[in-house]
Amino acid sequence: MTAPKDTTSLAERYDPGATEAALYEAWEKAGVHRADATRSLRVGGPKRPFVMVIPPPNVTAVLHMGHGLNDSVQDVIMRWRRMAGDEALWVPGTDHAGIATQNVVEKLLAAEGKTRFDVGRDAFVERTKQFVAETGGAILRQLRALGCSCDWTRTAYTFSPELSRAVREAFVTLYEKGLVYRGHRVIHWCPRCLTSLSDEEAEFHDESGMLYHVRYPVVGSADESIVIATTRPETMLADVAVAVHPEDERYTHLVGKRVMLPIVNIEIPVIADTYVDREFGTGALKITPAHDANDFDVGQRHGLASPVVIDAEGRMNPGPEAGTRIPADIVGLDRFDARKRIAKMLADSGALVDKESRAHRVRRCYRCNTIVEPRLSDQWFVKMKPLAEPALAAVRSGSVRVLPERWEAVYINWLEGIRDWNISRQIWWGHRVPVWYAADGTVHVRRDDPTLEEVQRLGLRQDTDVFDTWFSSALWPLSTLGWPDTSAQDFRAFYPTDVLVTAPEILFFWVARMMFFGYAFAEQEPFHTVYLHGTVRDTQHRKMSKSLGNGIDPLDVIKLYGADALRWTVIAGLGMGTDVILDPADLEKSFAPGRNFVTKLWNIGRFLLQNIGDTTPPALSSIDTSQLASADAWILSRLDAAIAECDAALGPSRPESGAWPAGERFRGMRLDEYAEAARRFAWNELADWYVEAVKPRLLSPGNDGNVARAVLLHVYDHALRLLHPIVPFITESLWQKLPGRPAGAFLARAAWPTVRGGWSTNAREFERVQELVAGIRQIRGDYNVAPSVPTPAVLVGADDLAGALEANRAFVERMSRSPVAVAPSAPAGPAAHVVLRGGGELVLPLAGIVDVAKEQARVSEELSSLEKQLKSLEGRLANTGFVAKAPPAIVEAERRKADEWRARREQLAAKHRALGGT
RNA sequence: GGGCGAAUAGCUCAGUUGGUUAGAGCACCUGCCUUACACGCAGGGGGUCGGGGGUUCGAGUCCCUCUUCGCUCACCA
Repeated sequence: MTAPKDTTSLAERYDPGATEAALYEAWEKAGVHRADATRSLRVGGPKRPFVMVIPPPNVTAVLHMGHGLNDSVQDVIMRWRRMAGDEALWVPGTDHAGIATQNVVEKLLAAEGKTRFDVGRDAFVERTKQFVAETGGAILRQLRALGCSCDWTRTAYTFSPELSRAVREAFVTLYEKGLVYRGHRVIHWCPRCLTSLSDEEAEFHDESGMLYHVRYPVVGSADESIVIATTRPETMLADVAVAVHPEDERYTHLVGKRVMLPIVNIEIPVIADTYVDREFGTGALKITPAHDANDFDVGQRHGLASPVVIDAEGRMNPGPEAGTRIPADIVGLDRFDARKRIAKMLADSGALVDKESRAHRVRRCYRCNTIVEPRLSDQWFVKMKPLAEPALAAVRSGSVRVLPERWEAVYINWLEGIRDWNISRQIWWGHRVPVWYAADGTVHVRRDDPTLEEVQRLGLRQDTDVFDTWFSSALWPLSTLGWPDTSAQDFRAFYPTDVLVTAPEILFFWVARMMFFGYAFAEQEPFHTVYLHGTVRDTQHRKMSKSLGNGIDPLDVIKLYGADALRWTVIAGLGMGTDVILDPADLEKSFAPGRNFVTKLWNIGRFLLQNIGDTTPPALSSIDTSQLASADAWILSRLDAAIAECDAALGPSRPESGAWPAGERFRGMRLDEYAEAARRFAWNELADWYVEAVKPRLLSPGNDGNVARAVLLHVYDHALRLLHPIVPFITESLWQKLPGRPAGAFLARAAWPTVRGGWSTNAREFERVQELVAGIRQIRGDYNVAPSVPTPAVLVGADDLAGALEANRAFVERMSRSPVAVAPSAPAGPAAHVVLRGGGELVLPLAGIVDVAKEQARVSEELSSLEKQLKSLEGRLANTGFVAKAPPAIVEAERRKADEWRARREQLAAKHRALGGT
């Protein structure tokens, strides 16, 4: 009986479920992810700060694959920079999500048969607060399951007292600078949420609708009339004019006259305005100032009234200036029912000339999908043009870059045409607008709440509106670091931040506005890099969503495959700016590759621990390079290559001189390339070749075994380092078990590998050995040689390999399952030949192994294929244009290749003859 | 309607300033339980680079055009 396994051995299978949560706890307990402001170079510390702020998920949110992707990307970058020696800070937090959260609580109330108006504002806000306190932030716990290395001691919330102070400071400062104003105009209104929306929150949807052509008779003329076209006939009740283009000859004689508004039966003027497009429809346009933003502008220009006929809930009810415009049987009707009714009335009266189906665009509420209604109201607006200027200049000059590159154009395009931002919302959940109206009509905009005494003395009433939730999100990089207290240690140590990672959907909602506020309040860009990743979609390329039921729950994936597998899949599959396609119906297909890779790492670890045990091998630095076997030199040089590739793929972490130089601007952040380079090293080089090469040496006592152990430990350790940012759990867990780890050391804080160099000469020998093995395997595969049949291969004309073969014979024969001999010339009889790239030939006699006729056919085929290619190559070389114009190095390479192919042709021809061919 | 992007193996994607016989992962086929790993090992098949035209000694790569998708902005009622 052998002794029981020692403590250094690993279980047969890695169990992520049993490992991940405990490991995360250990990280958190040790403060591995905590940033220390005093260590920042900006406040005299030793380390360069590297900071990211999380796109705050809605406080009511639960983790979905979109977060899985977004937060995995951020964590990869954070862990990389932390290992690379930066003082790394990742600020987590949540967004109070005004309308979204209010809608959730309203639904809860609805289940009790109540509306928010039944409970009243204060009680409703109280209830929402309580709801958030009880259920909010679940997603923050879920981020831990993903492995996110956030600094939880700095968790922020957009509606916390601290951040609310920032919101108020921001608004008042903008007000003082004249950048915020109260405007009376037509805005987007959601009749279900009962609030205004910004332009961005009212999303376009292509839909089909009816275009109604309605005749408006000219007053005082028996036969003349103007026909207008509208998709929204219900709004005609609020028409105040018909507009035509001033140079439209069809109508010039009617300008100044009056037409009769059907149904309402009042007279309205015909006016001329260049806004009207002569080419569209009949060239005449009805003007409804209260229910169309453009008509409102026209009305303003012409001094027209703005009667209101649709109320806040989208019903036909008279508002200001409406008088008796709404027929009695229409009053109180929903706007869409009214549309049908009015269409019928127009048809009955003969005023309806025509109606046609038409594709048009309808704006819907981004929160509840209700068709928004243009509505005349008083709102707070932020003047965007002056704020946008520095944000535009920043991207143009390269002090801020947007990846992928094409989004920069989109960003610039939007900022150039930017319009003022409606920031007030008529909901209850959010930061109350800090404006008080006094009895005497004065307006008080203030940072602090008025005292009770002031309220009574001045008769103050606070504005009932709250801010757009994006107004507070726009302050996120500032407010989470302590602004408006610019002397706050975090603010001085960590602002501006570095990289902002998010989805393109919120480029305008959020990213651009953070830029505006960064410059407006801190005179500095909030980050130097905006990385926009793709969207998680299903195999039909539909966005994953709850309503479509095509989602994947990341927690299910974590439970079944582990967080590392999930992270691996999204990172390895994430090309720059491309979408991540996952199959909700087949988790195995999507996540098995990640799990398999994790298992591979685990098994290399098992092998290593079984062979090294708990005796710490000598440090690599203590070993003279002359003692390294060729396999050692090779794997060490491959490690250097892998490090260089990973670094190149990850790219520059920051611009070194304020702005991105042209050559670096769009470099880096190729996370998929980084993942692939690290995977290839660990799997295809370390596991497939080095581990095999090192096996016999580990068993043999003496110095060489120790060298092998030292190298194996070194390269495995560094493979784990390279992979840690992507698969943090498995790598940390294995790294902890390696011999020689000081107590309390964490891979999460270990140094990122650097290229060391100096191994190459010896490494070449091992590459030749690999060629040899591959050659024999290929032949055995080609001829389907059974494992039990030996194939004694002969090496011809490769003197340099003779020595290498002697040094690695056991390895070569085990890997290729074939004895190998060195001979000065090829043996007689039928044989398979493999030309070695590094020179020489591998010859494998086939007598008794394979059908000679078959081999003859194979050689014949290879010969003709080679001749075809050679002919094309020789044609090119005979082309005077090519020889004269192509770069000499390329011509020379082609000539050498042609020589090689001719030699190969001779070999093949000789072989063909030897096999009895003609 | 304006702007931008994409179309390469069955799928998801690479392919650097034009230059070897266009690559990878997954899937597929064949053979292997080789003492870390069958969640594995070895080998293999598969692409007229969306269609057409042009520039060039040479085009997946540059230009024009068509088709099909996607993103984004927009005040044609």
